[in-house]
Amino acid sequence: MQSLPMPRRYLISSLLQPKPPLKLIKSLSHLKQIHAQLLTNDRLKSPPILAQLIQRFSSPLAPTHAHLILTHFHPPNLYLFNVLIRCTKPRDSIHLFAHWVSKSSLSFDDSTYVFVLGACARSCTAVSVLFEGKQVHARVIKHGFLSDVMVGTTAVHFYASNRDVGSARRLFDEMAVRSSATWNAMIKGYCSQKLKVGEYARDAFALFKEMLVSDVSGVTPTDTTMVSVLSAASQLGVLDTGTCVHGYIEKAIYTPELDVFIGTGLVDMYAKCGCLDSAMYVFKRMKERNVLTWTAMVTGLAVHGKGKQALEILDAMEAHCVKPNSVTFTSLFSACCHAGLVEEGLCLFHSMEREFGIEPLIQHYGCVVDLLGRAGHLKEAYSFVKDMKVEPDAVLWRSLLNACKVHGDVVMGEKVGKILLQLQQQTELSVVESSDVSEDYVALSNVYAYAERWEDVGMVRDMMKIKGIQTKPGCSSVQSFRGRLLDV
DNA sequence: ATAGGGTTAG
Repeated sequence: MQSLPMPRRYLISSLLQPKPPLKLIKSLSHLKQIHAQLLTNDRLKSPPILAQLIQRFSSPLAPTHAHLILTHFHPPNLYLFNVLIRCTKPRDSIHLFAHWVSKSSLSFDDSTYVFVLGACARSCTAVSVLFEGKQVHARVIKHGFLSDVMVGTTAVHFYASNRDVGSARRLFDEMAVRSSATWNAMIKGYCSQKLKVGEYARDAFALFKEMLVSDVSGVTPTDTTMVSVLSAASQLGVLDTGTCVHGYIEKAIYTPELDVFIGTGLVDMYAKCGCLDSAMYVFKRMKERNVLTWTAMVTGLAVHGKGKQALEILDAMEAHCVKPNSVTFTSLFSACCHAGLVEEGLCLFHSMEREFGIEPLIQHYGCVVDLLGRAGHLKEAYSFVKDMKVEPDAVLWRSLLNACKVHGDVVMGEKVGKILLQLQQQTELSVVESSDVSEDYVALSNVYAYAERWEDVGMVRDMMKIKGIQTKPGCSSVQSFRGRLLDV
């Protein structure tokens, strides 16, 4: 067994201090050793000290260790159980909770439900835990914890992050007492539906207005509210509303310096609403900027076709010691794409992995394919796809198909179009919320139309009729050109 | 002695 990095006495005494130093425990073996020491010392075998240990541990605790710790207490200790639920990975906490529900030797409290529902909200990325969360919600009702504001708020957050906006709102409306955080959870829920961007942005505004006129004491918009509302304005492309929100922030939420979160939200809002000058002005005024702030600025430059300026940001970031992340590169590629900087984009793709140590994800490959395709390098784009380390997705094929159409390559267009339709048939049954189903059929039909192969056009259109696929009308989210014109 | 909410993306 390896020796402890610190003498035992020093370590335990520092744990007993009112404010133990942060990041005291670095590795799992270190944690185990301390745990062993505590177990041999009866005086120190207390839940608060173990809780400190667990919370000072830098990474989520493995479920087996969580279990081990819990079984040392007879009867089981609720406080420690809650801390463990908080300090394991979301999915592990859900399992841990389910296990102890079946043992029925603990009667849970409000904190337990806050942590479990919070875990259900956080683990929504890959596979939905809507079913598990609903069961927790049922228990909450059964045991009378729904009247607790924090439990209710977390439940709203849970439904919204699992894409069930309707249930989130129903719960929100039923709550007798709501805090600012409750309103924030619902407003945020409307703004962060990644699969349906902008679809609930108007609901977010409506709820924000209700919040403003709410006469419940203590319920006022906070910085969190404002970040969400800015995001809603940005999604809708409503510059004048966004500007009003900015005014409200300056007036109501006074801070001597622009907060990094709100500042980033403002940069994003102005850039997406077509007002790049204002975005730059806010950006320059900010004292503290993080990766997200810089990335928002890159995105702003990218959508305005300022490719060279966007690339310069990468150097500026280095000068400010801010490391770009995966998303920053997506924005940088997008900037290259919009400005037709093919060489620069390819060069960036290689340096991303070599210099910055960021592994390319599907969206990065997608950007490069888009970049090559738009510039007319269709063969290169196709062979690039064939050499990829990950499976190409529909978005990637779609951009290649579009490039084929633009550059009149019917042969490759037909090939890619068929791959797309095949891919769609595979996902049709499993993914309910697939993006515009009609797009791929229309795109393939356009490829045939370009080649004047009318029989094939008819075939695709017939397929659409049989499958009952309807085309969607196009729309623009930018409210008016007024702001843009004033800028020029 | 334990708490809920935040910005970036093809």
